[in-house]
This record gives sequence, structure tokens and C-alpha cells, in this order.
Amino acid sequence: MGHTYDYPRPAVTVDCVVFGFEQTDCLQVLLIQRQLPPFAGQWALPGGFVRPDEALEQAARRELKEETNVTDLFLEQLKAYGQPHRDPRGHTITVAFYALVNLWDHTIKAATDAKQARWWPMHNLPNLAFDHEVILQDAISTLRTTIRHSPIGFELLPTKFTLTQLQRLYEIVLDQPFDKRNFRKKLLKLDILKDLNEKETNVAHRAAQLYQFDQSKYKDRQKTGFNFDL
Amino acid sequence: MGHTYDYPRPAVTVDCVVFGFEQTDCLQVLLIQRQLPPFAGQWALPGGFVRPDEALEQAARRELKEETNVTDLFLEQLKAYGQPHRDPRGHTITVAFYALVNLWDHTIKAATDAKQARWWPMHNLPNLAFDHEVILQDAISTLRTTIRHSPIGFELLPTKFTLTQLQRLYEIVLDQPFDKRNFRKKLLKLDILKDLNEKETNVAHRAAQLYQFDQSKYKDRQKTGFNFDL
DNA sequence: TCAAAAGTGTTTACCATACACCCATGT
DNA sequence: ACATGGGTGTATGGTAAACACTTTTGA
Repeated sequence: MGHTYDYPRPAVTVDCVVFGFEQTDCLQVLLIQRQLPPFAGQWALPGGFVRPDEALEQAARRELKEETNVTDLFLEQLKAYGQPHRDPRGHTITVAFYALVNLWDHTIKAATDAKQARWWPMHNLPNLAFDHEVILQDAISTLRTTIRHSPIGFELLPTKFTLTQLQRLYEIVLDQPFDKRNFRKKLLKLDILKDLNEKETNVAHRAAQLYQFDQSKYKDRQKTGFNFDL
Repeated sequence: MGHTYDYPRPAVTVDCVVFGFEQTDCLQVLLIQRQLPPFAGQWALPGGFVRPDEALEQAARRELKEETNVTDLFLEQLKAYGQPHRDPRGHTITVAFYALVNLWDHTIKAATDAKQARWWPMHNLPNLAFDHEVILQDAISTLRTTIRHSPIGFELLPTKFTLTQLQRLYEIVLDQPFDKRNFRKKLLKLDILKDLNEKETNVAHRAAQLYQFDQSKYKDRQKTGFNFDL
């Protein structure tokens, strides 16, 4: 930096890999169908150009709201992608984010005039535009690593959840079974869950205890040198 | 993506946080002194503008070579930074990388006509231009996390090293003492080091055994589900 | 009373921890 | 012979892993 510089500038975009989770099912990803070339008609990650004097995360949140109507979600930067020919329109750098939402509390715009947006199950995805397959794979791999070392899994669950729901989430994301008793012992020993003294409702069997992630307890535990590590 | 778009584009740069390590000392960071405004005379991370149709990592390697003469080093993307006013010249997005080199095998350009480059000890850094302090802090924190979960520490050591050197590296980076016997047991049990059947030379005491990181053994171990985790 | 999921205790094996002494080498 | 760092073994405690049965509730 500091050279004089008059080359043409690359374009800069943001793209979001939004993961959603619902009880019974597998992990889902939110995609939009492109209306305009390039890749018209194909499915792609929601995203778009960064505006002048707009911060990156702000751009990502704006595009998500415009294209899918999803707001107030956990959003974290994943990686920047800048292979020269990743966009046929010309040199375009995209900063990818990944996001987590729980499908109990959020609803997407079913379909707008401009674009269709819908959830796709992770195990049955369409072909994606640009290099979005690569971005998505990177996002999954980051999600798997991060969910094991940091308490982000709760973002995929409703505020009040049962230990079985939590366990199922981990099993689905990590694609690995956990022993029920050991899983419960481990989580409760971490002492970062608040027991709500409330039960599940409307279930055709014994109602389970409801818990809530306790952010402040978690921060306390962190200070005293402690690892999440599932 | 896919809207027509004719806003002015932000500039795109890359910046590198290059960490170096030498036996006795603390961790070092490679900085350059800026010759031109903005921040002329101040120290900054090496970096510069991404050229048309240049990949991000390629740009980072090119700038490193131009400004510091360092080549062939471990380089990995850290994060993109795009706060609107981080560069007084206008909206500029930078993609930051972090790099690891061992100071035994690499020498930097002592000082070029255009710019001075030198190593600074981590514990005594000058003020930095732009938001480079933030980037550097993020890089350290990523280095600390990553060195514990992935065998990147070896990049900071010469190819042949002793277990004591390795231990000292971890102690310095993580700022935490390790028990000598436990550290050695743990590392040897991982079974990713090749015993070279060679000894240190030119030391005024019992010569230590030399080891080498065995990349292929590491990959084998990975397949059989195995965590590095120090 | 049956189905469906919630919830719980104990044993075992391994690993992290903590700790102190002898060994090899060059000066 | 001494100074310097290299190198090793063991006892203890805690935690992960493996495993099966009882409890609650609604249909």
C-alpha cells in the first residue's frame, strides 16, 4: 500500500451461507434463484454488491433482508474468494459469511417478485452458480469445527430447547452419534445451561425439561480458563 | 448478485501479518515503514493493491516478495476488513493473511530503496498505520487457536528441530508453561514426528535428538479420526 | 396397557497431571 | 569436576466411554 495506483478495480460482493435447522429434519441451506444473467435460473447463495461506504457485515445483512426477509440472525465472516474468473462479468471478489437461524422463530419471504428464496436440505442441493459450491463446502466445514469449540449451536435452536433437541442437532451437524447419558452429563457439567423449570408441551409421551443457553454464565466460565470442546 | 450496478467500486488490497520465530527470543512480526501518505513514516503491515485478474493469495505473495523479499512461506487467509473509513483515501477493503516463517532459513531484504522492512518483537511494537493493530491482534488470536488444533507450529521452526525448541515455541506463542515430560510424551504419542537419528551440534552440553514433522504420517493419522489438540 | 421418549448410575480404561532424579557433553 | 540442558518413570485423579433399565405421559 502506498504506491500510486490506477489500475481498474475489481468488483466487491458479499455472499451468505444461511444454515437452518428444524427438529426432525436435516440441516437446511437458504438459496435464491437468480433472475438475471449470468447463471439466470440457477440457484445461488443470497448476496450482492457492497455499496459505497458500506461495511461488509452491514452489506451482508442488507442483502439477506432484501432477498430473503431474514433479519436478526447470527452472522460471521467465513472467507474472501477472489479467483480471477469466478464471475464471468469480470474480476469480482466476494466476502462470504455464514449465518445460523432457527426455523421455529424465523420465516423467509416465501417468494418475492424478483427472486424466489427457499430452504434446501443439505443432502439434496441443486447445482449452484459461480463458485458457490466451494463456498458452501467451506462453510459446512467451518460450521463443523466451530460448533465443537464454541457455543454457536444454540443459534440453530429455539430459545427454549430440550437436551434431546440439542443432541440431535450435534448428531446431524457432525454426522456422528452421541451416547445419550454421556452427552447429558457433559453438557450439564459445563454449567452454561439454565434449567427453566418448564416442560415441553403437546407431546405424546413424557414431557422433557426445557433449558436455555446462559450467555453470562458462559462468559464467566471462559474467564476461569475453560474449554467448550464437544 | 445479478442486479445491474453502477456504483463506484471500493479499492481492494491485501495485507500480511508475518510471524517469525527464533530460538531464544519472543515471537516477531515483520513490518514495513511507509514512505508515502497516508501514514507516511509510520510502520504498517506489508501489503498492497490487488491487480486486475490477480488471485488474492497470489497478490499477497507478490507484495511480500516486493516489499520484504520473503518467499516460500506458509500463508493462510485471516479475514477481510471493510470498515468504510479505515483508509482515508476512500472506501478500501483489505483481505488480511497471516504467514509463518522460521528465521533460520529465511532472510528479509535488510532495507530497500523504497521501504524499510524489519522484524519487531511482539512485546514492543510501534504504532501501526490504518487499522493494522486490529488486524494484528486478530492474527495473534487466530494463530493461538490454530496452533493448538493444527500442526502449523512446525512452520516456525527449522526443518530439523529438537523437542525443547518445539516446547519453547508453544510456550511463547501460548504464553503458558508446559511440563517437559508430559509435553514430550504427548507429542511422541501423536506419532507425527520422524526421529532423524541425528543430534544437535555445537552445543555446550548433551546434544539433543533432532526430529522432523512427518506430513504423510499426519495425514494418515487424520484419516483414522484423530485430533491434534495440544 | 401400550408406545414413545425422558431420565438416570456404575464400571472401566485411558490420559492428563504432578513431580525428582540421572545422563551426556563441552569447558 | 562442574555447569548445562537432555532425557526418563510412576503414582494419582479425573474424565470419556460403554452399557440397560425405570419413569412419565398421552393416546
